[in-house]
Amino acid sequence: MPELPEVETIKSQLNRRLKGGKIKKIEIFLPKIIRLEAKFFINKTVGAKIKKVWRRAKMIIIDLDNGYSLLIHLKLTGRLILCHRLREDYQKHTHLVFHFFDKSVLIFQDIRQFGYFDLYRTENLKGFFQEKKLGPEPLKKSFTLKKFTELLSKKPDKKIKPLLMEQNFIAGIGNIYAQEICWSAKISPLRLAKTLNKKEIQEIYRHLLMILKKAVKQGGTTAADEGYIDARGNKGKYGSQLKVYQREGEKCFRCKGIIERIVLTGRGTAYCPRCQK
DNA sequence: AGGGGTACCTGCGGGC
DNA sequence: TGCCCGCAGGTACCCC
Repeated sequence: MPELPEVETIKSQLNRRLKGGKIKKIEIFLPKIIRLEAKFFINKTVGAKIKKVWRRAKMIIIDLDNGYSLLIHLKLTGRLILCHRLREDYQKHTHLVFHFFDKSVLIFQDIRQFGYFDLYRTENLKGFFQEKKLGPEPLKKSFTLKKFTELLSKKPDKKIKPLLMEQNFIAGIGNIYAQEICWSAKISPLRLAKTLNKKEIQEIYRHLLMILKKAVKQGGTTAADEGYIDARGNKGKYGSQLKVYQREGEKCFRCKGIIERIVLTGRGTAYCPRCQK
């Protein structure tokens, strides 16, 4: 599901509610979502206290007080849901449940089972992220227009929309927001990076920040046919602001042209050929 | 180097 | 009603 704004929303909720909490018990219903031996995983997590929850790219990291960190990726349909107390019927697709000593419960559900849990030494995480060559966090102050321009100049032959989605170009943007950013900046998703002039780069940069910030503020996006919910079970309110995502065949809100759908690097891409140049 | 295909899964809507 | 197809928020891997 989740791109940066959705993961950021979940992370904040988890941090608020779980910080200081001590893990009492873990139930594992689908072992394959844990990327290491279940025994070891349980051994290193049960009894540990949660220091803080943070985010890098689309990953949620839970630092424990024993030198280990949980790394969680929700992929397309993963959900982390907080409950005040144990519920007997976990519903379908519940693969993992954390129980805390204060009786609160954290449930992991995932329809498509692509999401995963991993465990790292906290001190090794930085190195791990460096190895992955993750791009910058777009909402950090250090992600300047100058930096964005430099990054673009290193990928001259890439199409802008798929490029925005590359986690080692910029971290956190996925298929919804990449389309929305292109529409807002009036840039065709097909444009090669090297063809963008200064003004156009500035527009992409500006809208990229605006859209991500606004989406974070609104708790992310739940589009019409999606199942995204945050850790409190709420839908994201940015869904109502979407301009092109899944609007194929409908009229462009800006120029009344017809929104088209193409496929770029295997991903559906909606855009307005009339006003996105 | 960029991009296509495939794989990992389940569920939903549309067409017949 | 039921079946088949394409599609879905992500990413890793192989191949040309």
